[in-house]
Amino acid sequence: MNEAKLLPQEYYLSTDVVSVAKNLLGKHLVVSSNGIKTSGAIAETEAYRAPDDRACHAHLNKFTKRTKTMFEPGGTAYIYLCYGIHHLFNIVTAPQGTAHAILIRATSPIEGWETQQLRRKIPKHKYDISNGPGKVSQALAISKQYNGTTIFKEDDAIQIWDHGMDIKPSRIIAGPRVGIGYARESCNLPWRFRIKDNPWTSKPNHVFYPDWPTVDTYGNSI
DNA sequence: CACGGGATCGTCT
DNA sequence: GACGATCCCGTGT
Repeated sequence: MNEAKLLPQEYYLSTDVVSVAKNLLGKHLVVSSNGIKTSGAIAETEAYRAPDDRACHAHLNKFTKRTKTMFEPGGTAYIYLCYGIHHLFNIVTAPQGTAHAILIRATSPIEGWETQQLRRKIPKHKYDISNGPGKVSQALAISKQYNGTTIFKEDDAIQIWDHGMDIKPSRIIAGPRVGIGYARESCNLPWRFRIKDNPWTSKPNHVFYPDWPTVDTYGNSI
């Protein structure tokens, strides 16, 4: 097995946000908050790309107090409040001035299962521990306090680690993004990616898994 | 399981 | 003053 590697800033400077969104599948999202470390393997992502993408907050490079984080250099956390309740975590990509970002929509728990279950207030062995963007943030204790912080330095609270477990293209399912019906001609772009047969991704995928799975994000027995 | 509505507040018009 | 890149719970089938 390869040695785990903290993704460097160069990884996030790509101008191909759609490819990076796919490549992030299987990487580990690691959060250290108040001395407690929890992590999950990324199972579902969505790409957002200014200026052309109408679903992107920075459509037409709209620059506001909220969107200014998206214009930061790749490797910055973009976290905003959704529906007044949910803190959604995104990773900014591309060089400074280009507002691209990737929404992390689902993770499968790796480190700190118990902690994640407690934060989510759910019993053990439930898929909805982190199969949605708001749930991911609740399980991993991500909140707006980290908006604008970097995610590639050794002591950053939020990091992405590569464990050398790339997801084969044949195991990546692409589809339209969720909840952006208002985005008109952008609403059908297949920029949502999830790992095939992974029960921790958001609906409708998980309904096919009534039982606790016997394989992990990578297809290995657990 | 499908559907509908309420929660709740920062952001932008 | 309106509206979300959502979630949860209740209802009905």
